[in-house]
Order: sequence, then C-alpha cells, then structure tokens
Amino acid sequence: MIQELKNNYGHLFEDALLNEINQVGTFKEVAAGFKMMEIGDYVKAMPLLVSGAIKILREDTDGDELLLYFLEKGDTCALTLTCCVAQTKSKIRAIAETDSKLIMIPIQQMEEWSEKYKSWRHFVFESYNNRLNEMLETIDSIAFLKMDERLLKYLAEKVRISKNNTIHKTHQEIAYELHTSRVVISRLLKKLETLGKIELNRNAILIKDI
Amino acid sequence: MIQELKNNYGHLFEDALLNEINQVGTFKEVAAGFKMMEIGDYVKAMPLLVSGAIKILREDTDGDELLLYFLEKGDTCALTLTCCVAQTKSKIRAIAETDSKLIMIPIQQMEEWSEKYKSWRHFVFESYNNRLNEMLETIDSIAFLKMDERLLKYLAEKVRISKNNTIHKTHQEIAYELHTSRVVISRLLKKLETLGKIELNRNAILIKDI
DNA sequence: GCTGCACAGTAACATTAGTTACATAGGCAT
DNA sequence: ATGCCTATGTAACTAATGTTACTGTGCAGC
Repeated sequence: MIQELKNNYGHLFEDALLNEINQVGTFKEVAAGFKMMEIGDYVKAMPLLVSGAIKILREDTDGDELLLYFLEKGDTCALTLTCCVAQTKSKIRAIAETDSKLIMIPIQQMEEWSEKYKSWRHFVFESYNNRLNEMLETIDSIAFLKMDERLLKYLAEKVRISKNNTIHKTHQEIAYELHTSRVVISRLLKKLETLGKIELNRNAILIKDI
Repeated sequence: MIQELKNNYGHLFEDALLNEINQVGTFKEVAAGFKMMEIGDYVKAMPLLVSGAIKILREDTDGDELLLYFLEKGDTCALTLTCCVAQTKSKIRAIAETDSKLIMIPIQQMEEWSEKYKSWRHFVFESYNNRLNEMLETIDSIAFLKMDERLLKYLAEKVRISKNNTIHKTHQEIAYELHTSRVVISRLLKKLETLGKIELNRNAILIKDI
C-alpha cells in the first residue's frame, strides 16, 4: 500500500504520518455501484480516496434523492469526519460512481494525528473547506439555476470525473440525482440534442459540445 | 471581557485557553442590520458569537440572494474559518439579524491553538459539523420543500432565534431571503392568515400557531 | 424471428411559481 | 387635511416544472 499512498498523499503528509497510515489503514477496492454508506449508518472509519469517484446523495423523508457532489482522488468525506467526531449517524448515502480504491483509517487515529501532525490538521481543514464549497455550489445550482442549466452542469461534471465523453446513465437515473422526473429529463435532453450539444442513444449520452 | 467569555465558552475551553482568548481577542458590539462581511472580503479575524444572531447569505452572479442560515450564541462561522485557513475571499455575506456581541480572534492564533488545545480543536470541528448540518438542512428546504413549506420553516426559525412571536420584516425582505418575489410571499402569507396561523400587519407578522 | 422488458419520445394536462399591473392602505412630513 | 412614500392585496397572465398516459424502439433470451 505504501506506494499507492506515497503517490497520492506524499505531497501532503510527512513520512512519519505516511508510515502510520500504512500501519493502521486498510486498502479497499470497490466496484462502480457499490453502496459504501447508507443513511443512518454509524461510521467507524474514514476513507481516503486513491482513485475513482464516489457520489454523495441526500434523501428526504419521502425517499426522494438528490446528488450533493462527487468525491475524487485525494478527497476524503467531511461528512464522515463529522460523524466520526460527533459519533452520530450518517446523514448521507455514498455510492461508488466508478470503480474506486480507498484507504480506510480507523477513527481512533483522528484525535492523535490532529495533535501530532500539522499536515494532518491541514488536510482535515482543507477537506472541510472543499466540502463546504461543494455544498455552496450545490445550493447555488438548486436555488439559482433552472432545470436545463442544472442538467448541463451535471453532464459537464460527469464528463469531467469520468474522463469520458459518453455518459452511461438512463434518463431515470439522472432524474433521481437531480430530484426531478424522467419525463422532464427526457424533454430537456431532447432539446439539447436538437441544439447539437449532445447525441442520445439507449443508455448513453454522447457529449459533443457543452 | 473575561466574564462574558467564561459565561459563554467556559464549559468548552480550559482556563489557559480562555486567558489567551482574553489576551488577543477584541470585544465587539454590532447593531441589527450591520453588515459584518461582504462577498469578496478577505477575512482577518474569526468571530465567536456571544449574543444575538447573524444571518449568512449567499448571492448569485445576478445579485439574487438566499438565506443560508443563522449563527447564534456559541457559534462561530465555519466559512470564515475556511477563508482564514485557505486565505481566500469570503463567499458569503454576513449581516447582524439582531443586536449582537462578539469576540474577534486574529487568525494567527488558529494554528497555534489547534496544536496546543484539544478543546480548541474540538470546538473547530464541532463548528464545521454544525455548519455542514445547517447547509444540509438548507439544501433539504430548497430541494424538497415547496415555497409555502419553506416560508413556514422560515417563520418558525425567525421566531426561535428572536424569541419573539412578532416578526418585523416586510414581505419584500422575506422574499429576498427565500429568493422569490414579493407577490408570492404576500400570497402565501395571506393564505396562512386565512388558515388562522398568523396575523398580518404593516411591517409585522404575528405568529399565532405554526 | 418472436417475445418481453426496460428505456425513451411525446402529447396533454395540472400545479406551482414568477411577472405585470394596478388598487388600496398606513403613516409621516408639511 | 394633503400629499407622498412605502407596504400590502389581488387579478390576470406567463413560464417552468411535474404528472399521466400512451407509443415506439432497441435488445436479450428464447
């Protein structure tokens, strides 16, 4: 694991900390679609993402979903940190969006490392910052954008994280993540196709120009 | 200041830290309506709220506003923390919702105290947690609730933080904070009055039963 | 090739929210 | 009282989004 670690976190953490992570962390690989955390779960470990992408979802009391943001390489989940520190249940669902590799850190280390390693403190603060900013972005999208703009933003983000111009999702899946209905998404996608921005195929959306 | 400090933060911080805060912190009183921070400002100090309430607003590129949440006694602004740590511009606007008292901490202390005081680290983490949770609540409201439900929630929150059944706001002000139009708010408020939940008067809304 | 099923296209309609326009009313300054 | 400004009430309309219902189509398994 040490090599995987160094490659991805070597610029952030000093050797002593890398060694400690190597000691107590466990390596984990998950396939796309794997549900890594469910709402209400207690959290026992904190993930450091090495590769892939994890989508973070919020759900209301009626079971309606909403995509909050994606975690990528080098990210950790601040909401997991929250749960670790406060020992509360998870308020979100986490699902692997692509095949992903992670290092799981038992929460016991958090406090100790926070005292001992400046770089760890910085990493944790930085993570909180990133997550807060992503949440602000999400709020902006929901509050200020119309559905067609949100859809465009979603497609662009998907292309960015999957590094692939073809998105393999059904309209229904997109509708769930944006918390709207399949008909609405189909309608808007068709409009985008008419505008020449995308090309629609069964289970696939080719992004031509966004 | 030490007494004000002890009353509000004595249960959180050890004496040594309280003394340090007393040394470097400056006491500040602001009147309702005072703009404490503007979008784009650089942040040089972190506020500890002693009494009152601060509203935190987000704005889009067209100048449209949205209320994110209120800070109350014992809170600090995690988004300010963010800015302090990362030395970035503020992404939000902060306005005193009621007359408020605060202690301002120069950001230089942050790093030092994080290493030295476990209680400080906990306070900072706790603040991030609270803010993340408030943001989740905000997202829930925007994404899952209809405008009438959001308005109800807003009124309830206003009553809670001002400890007063009469809300002194114009319909236009409420409309700004919920990012909708005055006509919509007037319409919905009138409906609530018809239902016997509130009583409308010029510049004042009496909450009877929510 | 047939069948069944999940996915996508589309029309017609309902609901919610935003907009425009104008009327009315409270309250202050003169 | 008069005039003026701000706040509120309301109707009528538009736009955006959500819903229902039905059609068409690609594809896997037989």
